[in-house]
Amino acid sequence: MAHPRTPDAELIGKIARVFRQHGYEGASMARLSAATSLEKASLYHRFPGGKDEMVAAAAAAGNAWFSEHVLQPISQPGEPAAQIKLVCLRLREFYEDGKLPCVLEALSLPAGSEPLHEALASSLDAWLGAFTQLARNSGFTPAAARDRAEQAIIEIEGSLVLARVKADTGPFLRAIRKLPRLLTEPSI
Amino acid sequence: MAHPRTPDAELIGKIARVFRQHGYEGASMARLSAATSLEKASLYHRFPGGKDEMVAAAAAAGNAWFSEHVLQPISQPGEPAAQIKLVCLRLREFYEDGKLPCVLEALSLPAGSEPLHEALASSLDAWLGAFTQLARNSGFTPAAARDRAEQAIIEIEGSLVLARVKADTGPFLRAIRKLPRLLTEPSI
DNA sequence: GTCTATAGCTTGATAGAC
DNA sequence: GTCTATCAAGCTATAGAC
Repeated sequence: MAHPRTPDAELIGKIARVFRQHGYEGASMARLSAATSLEKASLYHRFPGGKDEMVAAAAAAGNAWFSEHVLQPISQPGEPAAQIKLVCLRLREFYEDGKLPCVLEALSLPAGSEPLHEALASSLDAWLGAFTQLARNSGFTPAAARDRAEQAIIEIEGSLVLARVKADTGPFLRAIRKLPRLLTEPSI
Repeated sequence: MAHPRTPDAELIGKIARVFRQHGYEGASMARLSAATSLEKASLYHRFPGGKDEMVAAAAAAGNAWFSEHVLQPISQPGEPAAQIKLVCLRLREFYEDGKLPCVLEALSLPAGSEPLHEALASSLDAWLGAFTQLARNSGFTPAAARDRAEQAIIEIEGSLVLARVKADTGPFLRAIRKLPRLLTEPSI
């Protein structure tokens, strides 16, 4: 197949935000139209596959941003202590200090298609792998590094839920502040 | 009586499960009708307020079950070590070993009404308070107990998200296994 | 109290003008 | 590429028979 036409990044960003905030079923064409300032027919022109193609693009864009700005710095050689600081900064950016739900969470309710759920699981695996690598570089054993990575992601996801229910970003910001110790200090 | 009335508790239980699995917008009347084996008109007879009344009843029922079976045992005088074991059992029951999302999470996306979100926040507060009390009874200082309680709930909520995305209950079951140390052993 | 039937609106998606 | 106009299907909710 030929290269699919490169979609507009800004457009997909706006679409992705609607899916993150409202989930798959809550992201109606009316909301997507309002958020993008494009009529529904125009959205279908850009995404002939409809909502399924839009949510796939949103998930892919979220994964791309996350991979580039959060995970890729970890995969470079460097000081773990410096790397984790950058990761914390980028996570606060990605989640807007805890005000924005995680793509993985918002789209993992049973509404989405099977390929979407596979994409989410694959993104999570990449995240786990990168955090594991960072922990290993900090001196953890392979098994301990895997545990720390999972623990870190659990705390991020859980704190986002608490922050949303309480309408208070505190839990998320505290979870981020704990990350360096969790992932790079074997002596806890 | 050709069609005996389904007991309220059983009916609400079935409704609550739909809301937990699909969220507010995904819990359509068609799904609620199928899950309860009641026609839509019958559901409106029982809940004249429509979906809003149903979701309120579901949240209240979830909160009632949780308060009675998880939180109330903690509020009794007793050995923390024994109490936390019961709590773990009841949590595995409530979340069906990690296969069922948390009510707080599923209903906290911006679809619901304001009273619903207040009810969810209030349920979370009660949960935090009960876990804090348990930690205090185990010898934690008030501040440390509060931290442990929040940490415990973060790990439960986060592990549920991971379990759902990975389609693997492992993260949740491990989080539950860690709970006794987290909440009742100040010497970690 | 539950049902069938239906109203009225919103949804996802399409056709065709410009 | 975006728009207006429209469709069929789905949605929440109601009316009225039994």
